[in-house]
Parts: sequence; C-alpha cells; structure tokens
Amino acid sequence: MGTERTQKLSASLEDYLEAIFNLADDAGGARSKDIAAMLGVARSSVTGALQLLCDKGLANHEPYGRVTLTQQGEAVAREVVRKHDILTSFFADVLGVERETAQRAACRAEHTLGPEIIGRLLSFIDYVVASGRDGRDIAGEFRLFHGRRFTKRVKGMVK
Amino acid sequence: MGTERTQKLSASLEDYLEAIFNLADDAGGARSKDIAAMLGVARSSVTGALQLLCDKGLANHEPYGRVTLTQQGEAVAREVVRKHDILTSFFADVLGVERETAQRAACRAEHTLGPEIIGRLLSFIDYVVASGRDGRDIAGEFRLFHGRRFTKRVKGMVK
DNA sequence: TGACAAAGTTAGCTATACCTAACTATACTG
DNA sequence: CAGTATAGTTAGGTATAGCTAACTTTGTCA
Repeated sequence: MGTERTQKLSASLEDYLEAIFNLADDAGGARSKDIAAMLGVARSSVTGALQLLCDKGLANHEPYGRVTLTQQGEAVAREVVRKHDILTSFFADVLGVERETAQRAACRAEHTLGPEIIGRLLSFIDYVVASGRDGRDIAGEFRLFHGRRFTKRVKGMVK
Repeated sequence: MGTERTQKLSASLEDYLEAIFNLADDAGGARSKDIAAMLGVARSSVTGALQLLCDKGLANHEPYGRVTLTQQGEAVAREVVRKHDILTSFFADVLGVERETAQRAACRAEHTLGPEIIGRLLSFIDYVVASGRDGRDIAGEFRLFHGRRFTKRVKGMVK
C-alpha cells in the first residue's frame, strides 16, 4: 500500500485541500493569501494547515512558495470536490434551492457524508434527470408541490 | 426577547441536547452515565458539557442529580431531533439506504443543514410519499434504477 | 538600488472538545 | 449500617483550529 494510509482528514483540512485544488490553475500553484481569502481565515492559519498537509504527504510547499498538491492530495481533493458538486446539484437541481445557498450548504455537509450516501445521491440525481427525458420532470413537479404548500403556509404571515 | 438569545450551538452540544432529550423518559431526567454511553464519550466529558448547557440556560443539572432540559433546551432539542428524523427518512425511505446507516449519517449531517434545506427535504419526502399514493412510487422506481446501475458496475468485480 | 508594500511566517494566546487518573458522593446489599 | 460498587466530579493533559501582533522575506518601482 501507499506510504501513509489515507487516514481520515478533518473537515478543516479537507477544506484547505479543496481550496488549493480550486486555486491550482493560477501559475505554479495556489497562493497562501488566496487560500486564506477563499476560506475566510487568517493567513497564519493557512501556514499552520499547510504544514499539516505537507506532513501528511498531501501538499508540497516550501516557505514563501506556491502550494501544490501531491498526487495523493489531489486524489483526496477531487473526491471532496466531487461530493461538493453532487450535493450542490442535489440541493439546487432537485430540491430547487438557490444555487448560492446550495453551494454553501454543500460545503458544510460534504465532510459528513460517506460514499454510500453520496453514491446514492448521485444516482438519484441521474434518476431525476432521466425522469425529465422520460416525459415526467420530477424536479419540476416537486417545485410545484413545494411551492403550493409553501404558499399555503405563508399566506397571511407577517414574518 | 428571551434572557439569552438562541446563540448558535456547536454540533457537539447539539448532540448532548439530543441525547438528553432521548433519555428524558427515564424517571426524573437523563443520567450522565447514559448520556456518555449514548454519545460514546467519557463520563467526565458529559460533566463538562452539562456545565456549558446549564450556563446557556438549556439544561438543569445539580451535581450528582439527573439532567433535564429547560423549555428553551427542549425546543432546541426538538429541532435537532426533527432534522435527524427528516434526514434519516430521506436517506432510508427515499434513497433506500439501510436504516442503521441512515441513522448514523443523519446524526453527522443534521448539524450542518439549515432550515431552508431541511424544509425542502421534508417537503420532498412528502412529495415522494404522495407519488406512491398517486400510483407512481418514486422511491421504489429509484431503487430499481439504482439497483440496475449498481449491478452493472459490480458485475465481475472481486472487490 | 533602496525603500516600501505585500505576502508569508512565527510566537503566543484562546476556545472547544475530548481524554485519563484520582477523588468524592450515592446507592445497594449482606 | 458498614462496606463496596457505581456514578459523578475534578484536575490536568492533548489535539485541533482558529486568532492577533510582530517579525521576515519577497517583489515592485521610482
């Protein structure tokens, strides 16, 4: 097996990995400053996290340099991003939540769901999409269902 | 407004609240020992958490006594339990995940999802249930859809 | 090229949430 | 009702994850 077994990462470190991955296009890797901005943490917190990621063999980073992911780090990052995208899609495309809200919720939930549920969720999205092609649009039908009920509830409410 | 505004609780404290709530039937409130067992933490960790919950006005607890929830604490606990149940139902009844797995996933995810998504999820479950009454069982149909694809994938695989 | 701004690091602090070990209070039981 | 087992607490320690402030390094440009 690999050098270090893929020990479970904290939600926080997964977030760093995801951020580095998403900033990686920028010439030669991600900048610490941008990671901090993306995650809304202090620059010094990034320095600390990078040290941990390097120790775990997931990131490459020499002082004052750009950050890149190792193969292993990139594999983990891709998995996080995949979860993120699946959740966002489910929240937005199936449940009909506003994209921005869906994004943020996905970012928080992505660390808590295992492969079994993520797999089924992906499958479910595909099923809903397929339903659209088969002439019955489940997502659209649900929006109506939800909208109707929501309207009923809210009618006459001040707050 | 109330004495203390309903400041956001940590996932951990929400878990304690939920455990206390679920153990509350037992004569005169929950026992520290049982809370520890339910959450899989040391008894001393419970003592610490109870102190925090009391400080926040969510639990009642005098040393060596049983633990009960205040009105406010019970309200929060009910909301956590509600989320938990909605998620469990979605994972199990819609996605078709084994109940035990669904339970555990719900327990982890329940702290990360806000009212908007929880509300829609509840609505979606109702929609799926209603679909069953209307002659098209979405949950059952999805199980077939997922099962078919899963079978294809796994066919011939050793692991 | 030298000064200054921006980026990155270090040191030290805080808070959460656990733990173990040792102690104390309570409850049960012969 | 005394002794022991069980439950609960306290003290002190660890790990994570963040922060600010002060410092160093790097890069830019007049």
